[in-house]
Amino acid sequence: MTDPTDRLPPLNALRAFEAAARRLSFTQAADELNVTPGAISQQIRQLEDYAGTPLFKRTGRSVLLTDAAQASLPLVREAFERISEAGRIMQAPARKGRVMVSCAPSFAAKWLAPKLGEFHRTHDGVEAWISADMGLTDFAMADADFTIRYGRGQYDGLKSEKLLDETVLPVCSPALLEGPDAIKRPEDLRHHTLLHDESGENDPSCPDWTSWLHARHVEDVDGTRGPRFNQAILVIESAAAGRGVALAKQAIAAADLASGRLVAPFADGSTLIDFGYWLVWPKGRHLSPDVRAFMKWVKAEAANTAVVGV
Amino acid sequence: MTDPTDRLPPLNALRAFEAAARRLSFTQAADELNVTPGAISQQIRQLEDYAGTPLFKRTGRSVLLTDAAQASLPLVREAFERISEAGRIMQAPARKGRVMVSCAPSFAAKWLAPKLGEFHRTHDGVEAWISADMGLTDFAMADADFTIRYGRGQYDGLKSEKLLDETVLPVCSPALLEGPDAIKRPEDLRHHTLLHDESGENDPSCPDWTSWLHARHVEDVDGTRGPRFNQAILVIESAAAGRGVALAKQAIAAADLASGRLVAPFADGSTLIDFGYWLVWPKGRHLSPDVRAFMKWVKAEAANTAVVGV
DNA sequence: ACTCTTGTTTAGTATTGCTGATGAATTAAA
DNA sequence: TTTAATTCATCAGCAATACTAAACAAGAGT
Repeated sequence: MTDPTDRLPPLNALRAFEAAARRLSFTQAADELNVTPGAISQQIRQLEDYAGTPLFKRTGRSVLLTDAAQASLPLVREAFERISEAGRIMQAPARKGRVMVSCAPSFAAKWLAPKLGEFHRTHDGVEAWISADMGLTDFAMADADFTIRYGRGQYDGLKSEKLLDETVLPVCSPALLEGPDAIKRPEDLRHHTLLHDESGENDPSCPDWTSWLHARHVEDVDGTRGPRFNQAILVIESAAAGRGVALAKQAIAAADLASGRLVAPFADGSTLIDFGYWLVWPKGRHLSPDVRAFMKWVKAEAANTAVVGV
Repeated sequence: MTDPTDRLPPLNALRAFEAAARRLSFTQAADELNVTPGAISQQIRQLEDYAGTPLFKRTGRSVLLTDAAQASLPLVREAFERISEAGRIMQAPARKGRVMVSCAPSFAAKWLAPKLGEFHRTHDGVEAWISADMGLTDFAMADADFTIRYGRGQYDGLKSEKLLDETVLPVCSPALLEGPDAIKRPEDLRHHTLLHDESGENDPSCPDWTSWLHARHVEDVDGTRGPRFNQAILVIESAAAGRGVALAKQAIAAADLASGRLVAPFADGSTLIDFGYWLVWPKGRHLSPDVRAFMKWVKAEAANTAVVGV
């Protein structure tokens, strides 16, 4: 009875059911599972035969859940969550000594990757695999032990822990501080190209050039002109190349500021924003000792840079 | 990540794994799943390929769980419990108006079945399916909404509720109360066949003829002679046929005592025993309104007979 | 050493699952 | 209203998976 000897529903059909129920679409479910819609249709029908009752109301265009489906779905979901987690645990011995992190691309390149050597030095026998993923689709996460995300830290069924705050400030190549158009005060920006970082677009607290200039009562500089980039690292690299002045994320720029490849022309230019960097992982996930060690190390590094950097 | 898009382990292989892990035997797992041991072996190997690590330590004779298996097993179990329950819920609409009860055979025949007409009369549109099962294997339970078990009411992962106490007392055909060997006192039993019920064998509190006679200081009657039956109902029917005097379970004999087909020759003959009848069902199980109604009715009936019967 | 039990392996077979084409039903646009 | 697009259903054929049967290997018990 509690025993799986029970006439269990066909397991693979349950996968199709779960996907179709989540998406409310056979086509999308098919897409997700990399099969044709026909396959989904057949699997669902098989499950309906088992149930003895329909699970979806077919309304021509889209598809709705019946009560039976509605009622059983949460349990099916929980079951798959556990199976997924069980799978990871089984694989744990094979993954020993390996920490896999999915990370926002710019942060991975400019903050995390440069520090990895240090981690490897202090944690012998543990290697870190970094995967720079944009969308942070479930898929990208699938193989990672945890992710580092840029955002507000509130995620659906996930646990998260603040890693680092982010601030925004103007940066440019040191070359721009010299010569006839040397940047001394905000007004001097009128002679230079403004580089725009649109990667923080959905953060209302993140200033763009227009609002930054406005806050400093600089009226005669058009804050809208200049090229736009959808990745923080692109703005940084453009600025470092001397292309212009970027309103850049501190965490991403920090290494280049420290090395002198970039400079911050204004003393009071930086603004703390709402978004930050977060360690994120699924709620029920078992974190191995190696993973915990890596997390601890990252947090320590973050605490360091937070003091030194700003 | 929480998403089943994760590279899930092969689901059918998980079933084999769960069974093999529970039994610590591929052969028994094969038996349970109605396949050959070879099939189990292959499924396990497939899962080990997925895990990248062995799940069993093969020690020639038997098999042991590795750490990876040990660690993931609880989650796999929980997953299957949920899947099993989800399956039932899916089937609920198809089962509407039907309550399936698995019941100890004698109790089913002599106590439950005769009262079912009354239930059907008062609960229109709900039909009860009774399955009389001995072993109460998980398999028998598989399709039942709940079971009625005879025992002490303590079951592994199951919930239970006391239905009825049981008492044991001598009964016989009314014919034996007449004639030259009429039974008036315990001593008179010497002239009659003693019928033995061995169905309560593993209940130490349940008296047999020897202990019953001993308690009444009847020394010259051999309590060991006479036929033995492994089912309460067989003893009752033998007694009703005039074969002899049975030390019978009250609940099973009650209807025949009420109708006069059986009589209790001694006023003080009955002994309350530890075992009783219990409603039992799996912990996480969702009980439908129909099932709840049936349970309520059975308990009411039990409360009735408890008063009238003893 | 012999036997019994249990897991493994392999080739062949059965079952299950998927595709790709076609059809029907519904919605949205022309 | 027609037309086009989208979505699910169905079916025959093919592919992948799961299972069997039989022969093998390796303890454990006699």
